[in-house]
Amino acid sequence: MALAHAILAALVHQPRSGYDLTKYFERSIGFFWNASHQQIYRELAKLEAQNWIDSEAIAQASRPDKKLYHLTPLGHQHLTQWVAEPCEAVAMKDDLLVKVFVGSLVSTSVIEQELARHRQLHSEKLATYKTIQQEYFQAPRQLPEVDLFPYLTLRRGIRHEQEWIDWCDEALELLTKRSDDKPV
Amino acid sequence: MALAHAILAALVHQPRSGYDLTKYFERSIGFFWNASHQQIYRELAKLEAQNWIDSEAIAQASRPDKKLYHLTPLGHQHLTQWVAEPCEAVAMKDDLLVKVFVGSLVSTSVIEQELARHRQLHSEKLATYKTIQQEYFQAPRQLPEVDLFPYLTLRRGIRHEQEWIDWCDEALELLTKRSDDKPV
DNA sequence: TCGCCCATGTAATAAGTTACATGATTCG
DNA sequence: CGAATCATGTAACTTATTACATGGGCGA
Repeated sequence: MALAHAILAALVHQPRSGYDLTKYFERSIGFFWNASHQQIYRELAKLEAQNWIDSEAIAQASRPDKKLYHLTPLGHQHLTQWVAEPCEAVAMKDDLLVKVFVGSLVSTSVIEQELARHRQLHSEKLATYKTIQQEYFQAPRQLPEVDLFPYLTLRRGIRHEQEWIDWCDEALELLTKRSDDKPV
Repeated sequence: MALAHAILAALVHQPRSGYDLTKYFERSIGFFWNASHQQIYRELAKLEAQNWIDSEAIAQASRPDKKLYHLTPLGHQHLTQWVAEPCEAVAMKDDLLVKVFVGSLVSTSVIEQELARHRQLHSEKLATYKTIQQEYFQAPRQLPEVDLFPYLTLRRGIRHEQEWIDWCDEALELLTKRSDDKPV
């Protein structure tokens, strides 16, 4: 159900094609709910069958035709209802932490390298988010409500990536101190 | 594949039954990789078929018999290999953020209440983690390597919950300021 | 001319959730 | 006497991932 709602959410302010949605799920909403194009097309078919969205065929010259999907009043209603429902806190699910948990199985340097690599990945993501923040959200207190909510999700992304980086630093420091004590 | 490896990781230092594993996935490893008992039993059957684990029937008086699963040398080898492999950063996937993203569809107080509730959930989890930290990991720099790695995962849990709380506070502050400006 | 962008899908497999199913013991 | 704990599973269903499939236009 959750992907369905994420798609409806992506259609609230404008119609989009499957392709557009796929792109949108690589930025924006995709920062906290990702989906592949295969999933999206399948879900769009279901949503249309339920009449939560409808589609409009757009013929294009020098490009494949596309189907623009719109939220129907029914879809809008279901989405609104869902937003108002309480939800559970999601559990973390992270490969890297499982690996770190049994990190003693391999040489410490293997874990150190992996932590350094992830630190890099997260700082790149952080940089992306900060760029978006500077470009679109300069004065958060003056934002109209419609934009304030997406801003909050961006803030969560920024905090999340920062938290990752800080943890990697803490972990690397502890591991490095240790390998200094007992050199290989 | 990931659940399989999480189970192998849970069996590294001691054999466990399906039931034990289920409990273990409610604490410890479960803090960053959760699984239901149904999933666990299914996966155990697969792992045993592959000879990555083997089982020993334990007859018990006044309790149902149980099967204790041990990691085989083959399983140990596969786990070690997997730990040494690099992995991708996992994407966030969070219902609440989708809801916040389109929070303008509902009354601000609905979102505020939900944020307050989640703040509460996360501070409870944080308290749990901090208790574990105090009980088992008082002097991290003196920890033997085998315990240092689990300690690092606990630190991640603590930072993660703290980050959640901080974000909830930031979001609530911004929303509250706003609803003060324009009372309903 | 090679690869990327646009554009949409199907099929097979893997993973996860929900519901169903059983049954003894122990504690309040 | 009822609820929780111990203990193990099957079945149905929903979601997600990976691989396969097609094909024109456009820029380097």
